Amino acid sequence: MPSDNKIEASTNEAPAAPARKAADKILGVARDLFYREGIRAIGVDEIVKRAGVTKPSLYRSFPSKDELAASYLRQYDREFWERFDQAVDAHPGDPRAQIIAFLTRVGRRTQRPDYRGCGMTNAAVEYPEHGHPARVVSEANKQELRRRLRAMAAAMGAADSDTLGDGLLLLIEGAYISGQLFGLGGPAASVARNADLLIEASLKK
Amino acid sequence: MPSDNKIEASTNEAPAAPARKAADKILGVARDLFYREGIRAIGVDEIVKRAGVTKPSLYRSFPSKDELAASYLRQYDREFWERFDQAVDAHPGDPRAQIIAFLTRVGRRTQRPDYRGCGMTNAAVEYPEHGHPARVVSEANKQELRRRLRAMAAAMGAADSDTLGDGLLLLIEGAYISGQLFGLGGPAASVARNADLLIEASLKK
DNA sequence: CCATACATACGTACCGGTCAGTAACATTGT
DNA sequence: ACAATGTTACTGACCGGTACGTATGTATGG
Repeated sequence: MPSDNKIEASTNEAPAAPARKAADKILGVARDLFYREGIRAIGVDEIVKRAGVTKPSLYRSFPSKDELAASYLRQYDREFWERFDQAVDAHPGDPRAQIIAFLTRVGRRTQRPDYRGCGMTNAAVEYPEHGHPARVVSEANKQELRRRLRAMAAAMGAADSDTLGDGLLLLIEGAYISGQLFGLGGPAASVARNADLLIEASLKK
Repeated sequence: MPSDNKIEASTNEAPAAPARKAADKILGVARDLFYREGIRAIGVDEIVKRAGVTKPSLYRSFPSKDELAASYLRQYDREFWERFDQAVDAHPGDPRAQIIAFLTRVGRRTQRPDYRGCGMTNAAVEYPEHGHPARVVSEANKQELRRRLRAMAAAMGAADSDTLGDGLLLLIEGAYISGQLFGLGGPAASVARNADLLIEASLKK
């Protein structure tokens, strides 16, 4: 939140130039490695090596590895809400259909062979310490997700909307984890169907 | 599974003796630190220091840190099934009550201030690489849990028992993760209620 | 038109500390 | 005696992070 790691050039030309700045390359490689292998498992040396840059370049753009991880998660957060809002926008005024659309996509993503769960969730597991830069981003994302799910449950007319919203969150987090634990054919594939059942039960009476 | 790291003494005397063997002290400390801080976050030096032993003692009882982590998880696995079977035994012949009893306890545990999720799940997140000793133990535990949940769902008479069993697993994993993400007052507190709703919806029709 | 000056971006080489793991030997208790 | 443990010191690799010098483009002043 405090600092942007990339300053856009004032002379905006060459819009599709492949010659990215060092910070971009670093963040791109870090994003890939952090997600696939875990943040603690990847050293800065490997990041700069794969990005084709040197270590001082990393520390000129990012104050620390922890902050680089936080930057990765902030980008993850933006892309997450893009996907979420896509599902919401596809069914205006129908929160139940919005949820199911989102969970159908989640269920499909969890069945991909390279699926490694939610970057946010994984980071929180890797860094249990309160106040860690990476954890702060993750917790904020999850708090907001909970808020929106509860609001959508209320919009559906659920009697106990907070319980339904929390139940949906449990199913989502369960899908993230089960997706990476079981791989193809795992329980995560049924997340949309189970969410639909849970909604059905929560709306009746 | 292949090797026991502790050989029980043949001369079984002094049942409550506090003078534990080095391997026991190491495993006890490792269990505590691995669970609270994460396996990757804890070095062997810190383990031996806190256990009051020396590094060669660790490597005389455990072939590697990875195997020590696997031993910790095997112990975790045993204690997990003890808790699970306690809930099962409390309600013989009533799988629905068994599940709810287990989840009520899970929901309560997730609200403890030092709750750090499921050691199995966390280890799988920390070690995505297939075949890692710690991951092997975790995956076996989760596979067995899935098998039992599906069997219990079938015993309840659910039409689509596999989906219900998987839905319960998603809720459980979601509770583990949410418990450590949100802390007190988080969504995990509602896991038993949501499971009951999901079961209700799955049995109707 | 050219030289100086400056900011930006990058590389080489290095820091002290910690990582998992081991060799060789001394000490203890039974 | 013997088996378990402790002691000390060490390895090579890697950790996150930095001091310091260098290239390059651009803007300005003469």
